[in-house]
Amino acid sequence: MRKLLIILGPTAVGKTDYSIDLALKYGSPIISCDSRQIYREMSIGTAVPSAEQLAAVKHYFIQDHSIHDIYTAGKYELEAVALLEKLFDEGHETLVMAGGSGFYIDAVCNGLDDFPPADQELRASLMERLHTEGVESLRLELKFLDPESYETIDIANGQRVIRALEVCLMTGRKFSSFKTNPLKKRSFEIEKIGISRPREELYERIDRRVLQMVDEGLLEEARGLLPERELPAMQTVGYRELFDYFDGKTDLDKAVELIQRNTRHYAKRQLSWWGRDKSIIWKPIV
RNA sequence: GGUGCGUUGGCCGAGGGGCUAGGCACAGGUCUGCAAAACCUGCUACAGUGGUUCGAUUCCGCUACGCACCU
Repeated sequence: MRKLLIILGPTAVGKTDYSIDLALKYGSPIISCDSRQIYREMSIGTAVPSAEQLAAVKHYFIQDHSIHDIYTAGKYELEAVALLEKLFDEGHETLVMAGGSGFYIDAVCNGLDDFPPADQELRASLMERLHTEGVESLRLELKFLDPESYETIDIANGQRVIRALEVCLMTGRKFSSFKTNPLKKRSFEIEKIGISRPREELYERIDRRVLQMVDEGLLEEARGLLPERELPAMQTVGYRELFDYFDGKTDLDKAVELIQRNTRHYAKRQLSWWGRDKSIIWKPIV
């Protein structure tokens, strides 16, 4: 009976400790599902597990990709599912996955439709147009190429418009025609456990953790990544605020406050993402 | 004690006799290959009290508080 146990929850709830205990109990490695801890160039700001924690349990998808290679939920689905199959085949009955990237988790659980991956050149040129011409122009083109998508996607969201448009342009097919809501069959059973805490407590932990990151040297880490600030992977809470500080746009106290606030916002969005997933079993943590 | 100025929602902040500024926070939400991203929605306040007026947060008086100056 192959079973995938997914430990999820907002940032800073305490997933790492919880999942390590669970992994040890089942003799499972931990398959991380975190869109930022996957990058080797960041560690303090992404709250990667400590050396001891990594030594205690084998972790996958922790700092094994580079910010220079664009990573996506689609790639994660491919890599993670392949890894899971392999580990199950090797004899694991229960595997533990843990992370906070809802989109990535869903990609593993339900699968994405077979859209073509983004073509970076096309993506870049569309981004350029978004900045010069504005969304309206792209919207109109989408309305012409794929009226269905125009009606259903979030037209105010430039990123969404670009994605739909790029698929149309790349394939000559409508973006909407790819959508079949796959719910791919996986060879294993899935159980999702959500770790929860009272909002107030969660926010306190977040604020405290940010201060701790600064003590641990977040500034130096961010300064070293300043040249890479334009990379998609560097659009990460904890770094962009510091980049502004290095630019002299804010003072340090303000930057730290913003990191705390933006992390709280992030946590709230995570909660909102999982709010509609009725299959999650929520467990309050103490 | 006197004179002048000010008092706007959790915070910042514009305005001004009838037409709910805006921003931030906060709350809720969207999400099919950038997702720690991007985007959407909600939040009707003008210190208190009399008066003028058809109608006052906006005008006038008084009270309270704050600031400045004078004695």
